[in-house]
Amino acid sequence: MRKLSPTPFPDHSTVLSPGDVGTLVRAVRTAAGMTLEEAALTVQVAKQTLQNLEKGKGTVSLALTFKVLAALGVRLCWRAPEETSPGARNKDVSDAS
Amino acid sequence: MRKLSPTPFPDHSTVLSPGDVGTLVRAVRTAAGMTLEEAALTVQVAKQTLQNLEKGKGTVSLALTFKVLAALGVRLCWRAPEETSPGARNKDVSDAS
DNA sequence: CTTGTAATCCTATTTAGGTAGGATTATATA
DNA sequence: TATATAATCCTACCTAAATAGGATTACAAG
Repeated sequence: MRKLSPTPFPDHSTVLSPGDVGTLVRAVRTAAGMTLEEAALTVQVAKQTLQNLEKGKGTVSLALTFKVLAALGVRLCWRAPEETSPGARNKDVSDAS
Repeated sequence: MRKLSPTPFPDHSTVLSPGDVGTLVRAVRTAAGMTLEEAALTVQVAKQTLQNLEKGKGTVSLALTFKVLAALGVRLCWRAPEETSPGARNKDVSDAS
C-alpha cells in the first residue's frame, strides 16, 4: 500500500491565480488521503480535468472549480479593492501577504 | 449623461458559487463607475464574456475570472474545511451561514 | 416625450474545454 | 530490486467557451 505524500498548503491565504487554486485543491485532497482518481470520482469530474485544475491551468471553468472546492469543503472569501475609488467598501479578514 | 446605478455588494464575504463571483464583480465595477463595455476593454475580455461572468454563468474559465478580478482589484482568500477528516487543517474565522 | 447611452440579447465562427481510455513514468514500501 | 499504485502524459472526439458584430431593450436625465 503506497502512502500518499501530502502536499503543503499555501503559505498565504490569498487566492489570486489558477495556480493558487491548484495548490490549494491538491493540498486539501492529499490531506484528506484521496488519490486523484478517487477525488475525481467523488467530485464527478474527469481525472484529467481535476489534474488540470491542480496544475494551475486556468482553463477550468468556474462551475467545475466551485464544484471541486465544495466537494473538498473549501470556502473562498473576498476582499474589496484597497482604494479603487471613493465609496469602496472593505471587509477585513486578517491579512497575510 | 446617464448615471450608472451601482449594484449592492454581497452581504456576506464568502464566495462559493459563480453567482457570488458575478455579484461581486458587478458591484465593484459599478462602484468604480465603469460601464460593462468600458470594463471589458480595460480587462481585455469580450463584453459578452464579462456579462456572462457577472450573470453568474459558471462557464467562464478560471484564467479569465482572475484576470477580471485582478483588474478590478478584488482579492480572494481561502478557508480550510471545518473537519472534513482527521488530519485536516483548520483556520477558524467563525462563519455560520 | 425625447434622447443618449447602458445593458441585454442574438447569431455565427473559431478556439478551447471536458471527457474517456489507455500508455507511460515516478515513487513509496516490502 | 521488484512490485504495486499514484501521478503524469497522450490521443481523439464532442461539446461548449470566447469572441466580434450588431440589434434590441431598458432606463435615466433633459
